Amino acid sequence: MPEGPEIHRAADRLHAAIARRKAQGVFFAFPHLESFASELTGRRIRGVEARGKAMLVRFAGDWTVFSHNQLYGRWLVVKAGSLPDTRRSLRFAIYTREHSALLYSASEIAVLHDGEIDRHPYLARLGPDPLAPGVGPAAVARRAATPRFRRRSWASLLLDQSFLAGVGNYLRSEILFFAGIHPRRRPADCSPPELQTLARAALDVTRRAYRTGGITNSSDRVTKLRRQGFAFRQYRHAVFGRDAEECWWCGCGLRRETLAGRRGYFCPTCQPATPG
DNA sequence: TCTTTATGGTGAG
DNA sequence: TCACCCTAAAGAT
Repeated sequence: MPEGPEIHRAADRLHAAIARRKAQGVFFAFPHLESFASELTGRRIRGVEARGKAMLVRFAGDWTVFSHNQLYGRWLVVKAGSLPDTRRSLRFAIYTREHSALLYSASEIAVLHDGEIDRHPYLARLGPDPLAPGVGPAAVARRAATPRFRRRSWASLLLDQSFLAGVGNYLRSEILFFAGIHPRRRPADCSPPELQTLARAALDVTRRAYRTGGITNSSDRVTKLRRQGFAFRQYRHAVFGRDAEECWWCGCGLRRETLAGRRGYFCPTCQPATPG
Protein backbone atom coordinates (compact mmCIF):
# COMPACT_ATOMS: atom_id res chain seq x y z
CA MET A 1 0.00 0.00 0.00
CA PRO A 2 2.60 2.47 -1.11
CA GLU A 3 1.26 5.94 -2.06
CA GLY A 4 -0.64 8.61 -0.17
CA PRO A 5 -4.16 7.45 -1.05
CA GLU A 6 -3.45 3.90 0.09
CA ILE A 7 -1.87 5.06 3.34
CA HIS A 8 -4.74 7.47 4.05
CA ARG A 9 -7.27 4.70 3.48
CA ALA A 10 -5.35 2.42 5.80
CA ALA A 11 -5.29 5.22 8.39
CA ASP A 12 -9.07 5.51 8.09
CA ARG A 13 -9.50 1.78 8.66
CA LEU A 14 -7.16 1.80 11.63
CA HIS A 15 -8.80 4.87 13.11
CA ALA A 16 -12.26 3.35 12.83
CA ALA A 17 -11.07 0.15 14.48
CA ILE A 18 -8.85 1.32 17.33
CA ALA A 19 -9.26 5.05 18.00
CA ARG A 20 -10.42 5.83 21.55
CA ARG A 21 -9.83 2.19 22.48
CA LYS A 22 -7.36 0.97 25.02
CA ALA A 23 -4.30 -0.90 23.76
CA GLN A 24 -4.50 -4.21 25.59
CA GLY A 25 -1.18 -5.14 24.09
CA VAL A 26 1.51 -3.68 21.88
CA PHE A 27 4.21 -5.55 19.98
CA PHE A 28 7.42 -4.39 18.34
CA ALA A 29 9.59 -6.83 16.42
CA PHE A 30 12.67 -4.61 16.45
CA PRO A 31 14.83 -5.11 19.54
CA HIS A 32 15.53 -1.39 19.90
CA LEU A 33 11.80 -0.70 20.22
CA GLU A 34 10.90 -3.61 22.49
CA SER A 35 11.02 -1.52 25.65
CA PHE A 36 8.29 0.78 24.31
CA ALA A 37 5.77 -2.07 24.21
CA SER A 38 5.17 -1.98 27.95
CA GLU A 39 5.22 1.83 27.91
CA LEU A 40 2.34 1.91 25.40
CA THR A 41 0.36 -1.04 26.70
CA GLY A 42 -2.72 0.06 28.61
CA ARG A 43 -2.82 3.48 26.97
CA ARG A 44 -5.76 4.70 24.94
CA ILE A 45 -5.26 5.37 21.24
CA ARG A 46 -6.01 9.00 20.52
CA GLY A 47 -6.29 8.44 16.80
CA VAL A 48 -4.55 7.37 13.61
CA GLU A 49 -3.59 9.75 10.83
CA ALA A 50 -1.61 9.72 7.60
CA ARG A 51 0.81 12.40 6.48
CA GLY A 52 1.82 11.83 2.90
CA LYS A 53 3.01 8.22 2.90
CA ALA A 54 3.71 8.16 6.63
CA MET A 55 1.40 6.82 9.33
CA LEU A 56 1.05 8.21 12.83
CA VAL A 57 -0.62 6.22 15.58
CA ARG A 58 -1.21 8.57 18.50
CA PHE A 59 -1.32 7.17 22.02
CA ALA A 60 -2.50 8.91 25.16
CA GLY A 61 0.20 10.70 27.12
CA ASP A 62 2.24 12.29 24.39
CA TRP A 63 3.31 9.12 22.54
CA THR A 64 3.20 8.61 18.77
CA VAL A 65 4.33 5.69 16.66
CA PHE A 66 5.64 6.75 13.25
CA SER A 67 5.82 4.22 10.44
CA HIS A 68 6.61 4.28 6.76
CA ASN A 69 5.73 1.33 4.55
CA GLN A 70 8.25 2.00 1.82
CA LEU A 71 7.36 -0.46 -0.95
CA TYR A 72 6.62 -3.45 1.20
CA GLY A 73 4.79 -2.61 4.37
CA ARG A 74 1.15 -3.62 4.75
CA TRP A 75 -1.39 -2.69 7.39
CA LEU A 76 -4.00 -5.24 8.32
CA VAL A 77 -6.97 -4.77 10.62
CA VAL A 78 -8.46 -8.01 11.88
CA LYS A 79 -10.90 -9.14 14.54
CA ALA A 80 -9.20 -9.72 17.85
CA GLY A 81 -7.76 -13.20 17.98
CA SER A 82 -8.07 -14.03 14.30
CA LEU A 83 -5.13 -15.53 12.50
CA PRO A 84 -3.09 -13.12 10.40
CA ASP A 85 -0.82 -13.49 7.42
CA THR A 86 1.99 -15.89 8.31
CA ARG A 87 4.11 -15.50 5.20
CA ARG A 88 5.02 -11.92 6.04
CA SER A 89 6.84 -10.79 9.11
CA LEU A 90 4.95 -8.91 11.78
CA ARG A 91 6.80 -5.73 12.77
CA PHE A 92 4.34 -3.77 14.92
CA ALA A 93 0.97 -4.65 16.39
CA ILE A 94 -1.69 -2.99 18.51
CA TYR A 95 -4.20 -5.27 20.17
CA THR A 96 -7.47 -3.86 21.43
CA ARG A 97 -10.43 -5.76 22.86
CA GLU A 98 -12.14 -6.01 19.48
CA HIS A 99 -9.50 -5.49 16.83
CA SER A 100 -5.86 -6.03 16.07
CA ALA A 101 -3.98 -3.55 13.91
CA LEU A 102 -1.00 -5.32 12.37
CA LEU A 103 1.89 -3.84 10.43
CA TYR A 104 3.78 -6.34 8.30
CA SER A 105 7.16 -6.06 6.57
CA ALA A 106 7.72 -2.37 7.20
CA SER A 107 11.24 -1.47 8.24
CA GLU A 108 10.81 2.15 9.24
CA ILE A 109 9.18 2.45 12.63
CA ALA A 110 9.93 4.97 15.34
CA VAL A 111 8.42 5.89 18.68
CA LEU A 112 8.23 9.63 19.25
CA HIS A 113 7.01 12.16 21.72
CA ASP A 114 4.51 14.58 20.20
CA GLY A 115 7.07 17.37 20.34
CA GLU A 116 9.44 15.39 18.14
CA ILE A 117 6.96 14.84 15.31
CA ASP A 118 7.60 18.05 13.43
CA ARG A 119 11.35 17.58 13.76
CA HIS A 120 11.32 14.04 12.40
CA PRO A 121 13.59 14.06 9.32
CA TYR A 122 10.94 12.57 7.03
CA LEU A 123 7.94 14.51 8.32
CA ALA A 124 9.78 17.81 8.52
CA ARG A 125 10.45 17.80 4.77
CA LEU A 126 6.88 17.09 3.64
CA GLY A 127 5.15 19.56 1.38
CA PRO A 128 1.37 20.03 1.32
CA ASP A 129 -0.67 16.83 1.25
CA PRO A 130 -3.47 16.82 -1.36
CA LEU A 131 -5.46 14.62 1.02
CA ALA A 132 -5.23 17.08 3.88
CA PRO A 133 -7.98 19.70 4.17
CA GLY A 134 -7.36 23.20 2.88
CA VAL A 135 -4.94 22.48 0.03
CA GLY A 136 -6.05 24.24 -3.16
CA PRO A 137 -4.78 24.30 -6.75
CA ALA A 138 -3.75 27.97 -6.67
CA ALA A 139 -1.32 27.30 -3.83
CA VAL A 140 0.12 24.26 -5.60
CA ALA A 141 0.59 26.23 -8.83
CA ARG A 142 2.32 29.02 -6.91
CA ARG A 143 4.54 26.48 -5.18
CA ALA A 144 5.63 24.99 -8.51
CA ALA A 145 6.57 28.44 -9.79
CA THR A 146 8.85 29.04 -6.82
CA PRO A 147 12.62 29.36 -7.52
CA ARG A 148 13.19 26.21 -5.48
CA PHE A 149 11.07 24.07 -7.82
CA ARG A 150 10.48 25.81 -11.15
CA ARG A 151 13.58 24.60 -13.01
CA ARG A 152 13.15 20.90 -12.22
CA SER A 153 11.23 18.53 -14.47
CA TRP A 154 7.68 17.64 -13.48
CA ALA A 155 8.83 14.01 -13.47
CA SER A 156 11.27 14.81 -10.70
CA LEU A 157 9.04 17.26 -8.81
CA LEU A 158 6.07 14.94 -8.54
CA LEU A 159 8.18 12.30 -6.81
CA ASP A 160 9.63 14.83 -4.38
CA GLN A 161 7.77 14.62 -1.07
CA SER A 162 8.84 18.16 -0.22
CA PHE A 163 6.85 19.42 -3.21
CA LEU A 164 3.67 17.42 -2.60
CA ALA A 165 3.36 14.81 0.12
CA GLY A 166 1.97 11.44 -0.84
CA VAL A 167 2.35 11.54 -4.62
CA GLY A 168 4.30 8.55 -5.91
CA ASN A 169 5.14 6.78 -9.11
CA TYR A 170 1.72 5.72 -10.35
CA LEU A 171 0.13 9.07 -9.47
CA ARG A 172 2.95 10.91 -11.24
CA SER A 173 2.21 9.30 -14.60
CA GLU A 174 -1.54 9.67 -14.17
CA ILE A 175 -1.41 13.32 -13.08
CA LEU A 176 0.79 14.30 -16.03
CA PHE A 177 -1.43 12.44 -18.47
CA PHE A 178 -4.63 14.12 -17.32
CA ALA A 179 -2.90 17.49 -17.30
CA GLY A 180 -1.62 16.89 -20.83
CA ILE A 181 1.92 17.79 -19.76
CA HIS A 182 5.02 15.92 -20.94
CA PRO A 183 7.01 14.58 -17.97
CA ARG A 184 10.27 16.20 -19.10
CA ARG A 185 8.78 19.70 -19.11
CA ARG A 186 9.32 22.04 -16.16
CA PRO A 187 7.14 24.59 -14.39
CA ALA A 188 9.44 27.28 -15.81
CA ASP A 189 8.36 26.26 -19.33
CA CYS A 190 4.65 26.24 -18.55
CA SER A 191 2.12 29.01 -19.06
CA PRO A 192 0.04 30.10 -16.06
CA PRO A 193 -3.00 28.15 -17.36
CA GLU A 194 -0.83 25.05 -17.71
CA LEU A 195 0.40 25.45 -14.14
CA GLN A 196 -3.20 25.67 -12.99
CA THR A 197 -4.15 22.60 -14.99
CA LEU A 198 -1.28 20.58 -13.57
CA ALA A 199 -2.03 21.69 -10.02
CA ARG A 200 -5.73 20.88 -10.45
CA ALA A 201 -4.84 17.43 -11.84
CA ALA A 202 -2.41 16.72 -9.00
CA LEU A 203 -5.18 17.31 -6.46
CA ASP A 204 -8.02 15.72 -8.42
CA VAL A 205 -6.19 12.52 -9.41
CA THR A 206 -4.82 11.97 -5.90
CA ARG A 207 -8.23 12.56 -4.31
CA ARG A 208 -9.92 10.33 -6.83
CA ALA A 209 -7.44 7.54 -6.07
CA TYR A 210 -8.29 7.96 -2.39
CA ARG A 211 -12.05 7.81 -2.98
CA THR A 212 -11.97 4.91 -5.41
CA GLY A 213 -9.32 2.74 -3.85
CA GLY A 214 -6.65 3.33 -6.46
CA ILE A 215 -8.62 4.04 -9.64
CA THR A 216 -7.15 7.08 -11.38
CA ASN A 217 -8.72 6.53 -14.80
CA SER A 218 -11.65 8.73 -15.74
CA SER A 219 -15.03 7.39 -14.70
CA ASP A 220 -16.34 7.43 -18.28
CA ARG A 221 -13.42 5.36 -19.43
CA VAL A 222 -13.74 2.98 -16.51
CA THR A 223 -17.42 2.40 -17.27
CA LYS A 224 -16.67 1.73 -20.92
CA LEU A 225 -13.79 -0.64 -20.23
CA ARG A 226 -15.69 -2.57 -17.59
CA ARG A 227 -18.53 -3.09 -20.06
CA GLN A 228 -15.97 -4.51 -22.47
CA GLY A 229 -14.88 -7.01 -19.85
CA PHE A 230 -11.61 -5.46 -18.73
CA ALA A 231 -10.41 -6.36 -15.24
CA PHE A 232 -9.61 -3.85 -12.47
CA ARG A 233 -5.90 -4.17 -13.13
CA GLN A 234 -6.45 -3.22 -16.77
CA TYR A 235 -8.83 -0.29 -16.42
CA ARG A 236 -7.73 1.42 -13.25
CA HIS A 237 -5.01 3.60 -14.77
CA ALA A 238 -5.04 5.70 -17.95
CA VAL A 239 -1.36 5.14 -18.77
CA PHE A 240 0.58 3.76 -15.82
CA GLY A 241 1.67 0.16 -16.30
CA ARG A 242 0.30 -0.03 -19.84
CA ASP A 243 3.39 -1.36 -21.57
CA ALA A 244 3.24 -1.52 -25.36
CA GLU A 245 -0.41 -0.47 -25.44
CA GLU A 246 -2.34 2.22 -27.26
CA CYS A 247 -3.65 5.43 -25.78
CA TRP A 248 -7.41 5.16 -25.23
CA TRP A 249 -7.83 8.82 -26.15
CA CYS A 250 -5.80 9.23 -29.34
CA GLY A 251 -4.87 5.68 -30.34
CA CYS A 252 -1.13 6.16 -30.63
CA GLY A 253 1.46 4.06 -28.83
CA LEU A 254 2.17 4.87 -25.18
CA ARG A 255 5.78 5.42 -24.14
CA ARG A 256 7.60 3.99 -21.20
CA GLU A 257 10.80 5.74 -20.15
CA THR A 258 12.99 6.04 -17.10
CA LEU A 259 12.18 9.46 -15.68
CA ALA A 260 14.07 10.77 -12.65
CA GLY A 261 15.18 7.21 -11.96
CA ARG A 262 11.76 5.55 -12.01
CA ARG A 263 9.70 4.13 -14.83
CA GLY A 264 7.18 6.55 -16.18
CA TYR A 265 4.40 6.28 -18.77
CA PHE A 266 3.02 8.94 -21.07
CA CYS A 267 1.30 9.52 -24.38
CA PRO A 268 3.56 11.45 -26.79
CA THR A 269 0.54 12.91 -28.58
CA CYS A 270 -1.68 13.88 -25.65
CA GLN A 271 1.38 15.12 -23.76
CA PRO A 272 3.54 16.96 -26.33
CA ALA A 273 7.14 17.70 -25.39
CA THR A 274 6.78 21.28 -26.60
CA PRO A 275 3.63 23.28 -25.91
CA GLY A 276 1.52 24.63 -28.73
C1' DT B 1 17.70 -21.60 -7.02
C1' DC B 2 19.04 -17.92 -8.95
C1' DT B 3 17.68 -12.89 -10.73
C1' DT B 4 14.58 -9.19 -11.37
C1' DT B 5 11.16 -6.07 -10.16
C1' DA B 6 8.27 -3.00 -7.22
C1' DT B 7 2.90 2.19 -6.06
C1' DG B 8 9.84 4.19 -1.66
C1' DG B 9 13.73 6.69 0.31
C1' DT B 10 18.72 8.19 1.60
C1' DG B 11 23.29 9.81 0.99
C1' DA B 12 27.53 10.46 -1.81
C1' DG B 13 29.66 12.67 -5.73
C1' DT C 1 22.57 10.33 -11.37
C1' DC C 2 24.13 6.38 -8.98
C1' DA C 3 24.73 2.91 -5.39
C1' DC C 4 22.48 1.13 -1.88
C1' DC C 5 18.97 -0.14 1.71
C1' DC C 6 14.49 -2.29 2.90
C1' DT C 7 11.15 -7.05 1.75
C1' DA C 8 8.30 -10.16 -0.98
C1' DA C 9 6.63 -11.94 -5.16
C1' DA C 10 7.24 -13.00 -9.91
C1' DG C 11 10.05 -14.56 -13.53
C1' DA C 12 14.01 -16.92 -15.44
C1' DT C 13 17.11 -20.91 -15.28
